[in-house]
Amino acid sequence: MEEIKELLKEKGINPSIQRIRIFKCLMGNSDHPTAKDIYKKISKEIPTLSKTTVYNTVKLFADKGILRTIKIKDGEARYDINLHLHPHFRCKKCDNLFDLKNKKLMIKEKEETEGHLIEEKCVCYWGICKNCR
Amino acid sequence: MEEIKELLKEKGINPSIQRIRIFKCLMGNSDHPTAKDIYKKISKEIPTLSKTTVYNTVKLFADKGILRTIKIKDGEARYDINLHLHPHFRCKKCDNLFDLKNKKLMIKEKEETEGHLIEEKCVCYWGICKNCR
DNA sequence: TTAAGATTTGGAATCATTTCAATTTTGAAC
DNA sequence: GTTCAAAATTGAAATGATTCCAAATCTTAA
Repeated sequence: MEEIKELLKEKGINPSIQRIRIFKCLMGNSDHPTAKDIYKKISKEIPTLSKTTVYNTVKLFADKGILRTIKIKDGEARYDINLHLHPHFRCKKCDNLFDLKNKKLMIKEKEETEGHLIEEKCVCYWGICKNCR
Repeated sequence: MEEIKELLKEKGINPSIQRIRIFKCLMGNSDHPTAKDIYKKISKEIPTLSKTTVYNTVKLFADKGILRTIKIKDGEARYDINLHLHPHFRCKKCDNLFDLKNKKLMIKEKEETEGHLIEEKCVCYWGICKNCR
């Protein structure tokens, strides 16, 4: 609790109750929650919590470099505080998001890795293009 | 024109006028159009064209394995008929989508590649997880 | 020519996310 | 401890890409 407070302060983030709780929620497990997941969980403890606060907070965290937003295919964004770059796998059935340990990034489509069956692979980059620089 | 017709037939797709034109639009250039781009362009020639037809058609093409849907970060999907797996780069300023030639996939964040400045990298997979298999 | 099936159409619905103005909370200065 | 401005939170409304759906149109084979 105090540690989270300090960590947020170090990153230049005012440690409000909502922000601390959201951070804690993201830290706790590696299930990469959606905004809705976070909202559901925390609004039990902070009944006045607003969805907008969840969105504001994850955006702030992303801007300050303490989380990554993961979007694979359609639907909701998922949030990951493990900043160490690693591949992600999303199940088309149960919709869960997994971290992949294999850092080689050479896994091919139609292959099996860490028990999962890969149907599609995507490597993408985001930044400033040669024309806009 | 006739070639496109044949190609679609081979893939088990009924070559309607709309489908042929949409395929042609995707073939023409490597600018990875959005559904809106396709709609704007083709509705000049087929004024009755509906946006739903564009969405139906790209979905059909994707199902039949003749195009890939590219989504990087937020906003609209972009469509690519180059099926050979290759990395994509999206510019956060002009929003254009580029193919990257470098197949090594080892480009790091904060690096420069083919003139573009990489700010974020994402490697993701989609399929059936070990629990759902 | 006709009927069945496939395709197209456009308006309405969906749904995650953003916007925005009002309210509440916080923290520094007095 | 009071006050005030700035920061944070809230919730209702807006946004916007995509999907749904039922009606209209087109195609094809008998």
